[in-house]
Amino acid sequence: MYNSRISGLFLEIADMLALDEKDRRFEVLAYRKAAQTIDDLPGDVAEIYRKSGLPGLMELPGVGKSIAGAIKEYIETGRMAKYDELKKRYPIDFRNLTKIQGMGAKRAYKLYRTIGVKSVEDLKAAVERHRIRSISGFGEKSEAEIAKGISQFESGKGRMLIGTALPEAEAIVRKLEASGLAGRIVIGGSTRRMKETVGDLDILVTAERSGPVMDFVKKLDETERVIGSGPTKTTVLLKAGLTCDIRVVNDKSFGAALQYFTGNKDHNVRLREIAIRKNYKLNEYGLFDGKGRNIAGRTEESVYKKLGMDLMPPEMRENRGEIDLALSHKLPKLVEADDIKGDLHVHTSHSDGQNTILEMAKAAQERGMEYIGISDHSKSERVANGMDDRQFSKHLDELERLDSKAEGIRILKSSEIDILKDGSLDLSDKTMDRMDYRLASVHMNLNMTREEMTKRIIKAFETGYVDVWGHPTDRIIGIRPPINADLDRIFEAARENNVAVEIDSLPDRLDLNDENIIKARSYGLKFAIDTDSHSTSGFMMLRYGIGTARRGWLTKADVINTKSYGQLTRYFKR
DNA sequence: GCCGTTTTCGGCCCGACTGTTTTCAGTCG
Repeated sequence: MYNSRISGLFLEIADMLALDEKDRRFEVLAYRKAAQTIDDLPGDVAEIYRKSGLPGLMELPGVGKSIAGAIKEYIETGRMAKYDELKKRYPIDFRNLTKIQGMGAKRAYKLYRTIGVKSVEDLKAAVERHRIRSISGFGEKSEAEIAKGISQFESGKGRMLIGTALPEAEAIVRKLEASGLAGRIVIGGSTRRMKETVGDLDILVTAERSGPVMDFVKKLDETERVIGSGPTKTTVLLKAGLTCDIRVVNDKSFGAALQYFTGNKDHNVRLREIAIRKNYKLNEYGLFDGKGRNIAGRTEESVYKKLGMDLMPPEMRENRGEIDLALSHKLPKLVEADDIKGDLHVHTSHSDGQNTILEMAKAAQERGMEYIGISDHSKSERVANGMDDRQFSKHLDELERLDSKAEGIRILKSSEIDILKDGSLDLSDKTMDRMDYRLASVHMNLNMTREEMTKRIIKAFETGYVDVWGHPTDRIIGIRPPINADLDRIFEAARENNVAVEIDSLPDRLDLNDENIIKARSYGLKFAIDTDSHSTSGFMMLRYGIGTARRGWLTKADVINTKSYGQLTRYFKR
């Protein structure tokens, strides 16, 4: 995978260009934008080059002739002349140094010129010997700030799972609500967009007086220390390890501010460009006409409307084409949590779950579900107490008995069947024939070659027994990379064999992810949004799967477990 | 360096906070 290496080089090039005496702001911007584009690619940039050459690269947004040339050069030679040349002039580890809070390229360069700091280790040594404070432009406070930044950097706390970040933000919102100091309190930022990981929290508040709100936040139990504080914005580091920005705005600006602090950067840039074209100006305080009069801003809807757009869900605001849809009034109606009629991936005490079948069914029913698919593990999952054919025979009897007994909820017979190393399934046809549907997942032998893994999964689909492909890429965010397989070929095979793909709601899985959902949907595939619950509390995770599905622009019609019990069983029998 | 329903040249998003300044540069989002 070349993406992160190449985007890293571009970011460093941007940093180094920014140090030039000449004003090269826009060149810097161009490299940053290209880096972002490459970082966001769902596949390998080298793959694009191999398939479509330079023209293919130049189709990427922000990539023109010269940057495409640099990408090609790096893929073919492993070097990038422009980078090497700049690096000779600036032999500094910008990549890591600029990850430290308060350190940008310019400060890093100044420290290099004055006291020869090249790396984070050098910087740490300089801080310890108090050599920073005497440099002009720096002082004791800067030195202390950098010291904190270094320890933060070393603790390695980067982005946090949405499943950790959202509850953290909600806890703060609840406290603010109870304080009575604020009017409206809303979570913004990537948390509101339900991105799988979150770098920091943004909480937007309306209040008559901001001072008391800021004081309240600084003194919260959750607050480790205060990073900065002014009349409109306070930044605190939370004990949970991420920073939290609290912004106070007045009611008139609330919608504009919420819009501003929700859209990702590219989305917001495009919105402002559209505003400029209409001779307006858009900022977090509102939308203003040529004479500086406020023409919108109280609600998000008013801002989008004045720009000629429909209001779109936060999960879509990533500049992936949603703006054009909003302009042409063609936004899709995205799937919602209430649309989900049942969960098709549930474990019980019959394999590695903690609760009985009935307990799980009851919990699902309490959450308004119409049916539940019990999908305990097959025999190869020994650590998870997987069952063999003989055990399944009794288990399926039991499921039938409970289904006829249970009131208010239907119980579907299934299993999470292992896709074995050779692509065969872990249970006999006879056992699988008795089930209402079959969920199949890869759990073991994850380190196969791309070709082997691709064939393995396609072969499983071709048995004709797979109805849902469970947690498709097997990634664990921050721990285990996705399997190496050709998803295009697999999606093709899924379509041929009527296999729906799962969106597993576990916060460290969220698998498929948003990008791959978009890809799978382009193949015409259907989806199942499941919780992979191992206890009754597991159903709480559904919202993360829903958020991910919405980030992939899925509608109710794309998701099979929005169907009623009758529709779904007919769908599986077809 | 990139890009085009104003344009192949002349633009390129915008504001808050901090520290060290005495009017602002650097960083961040």
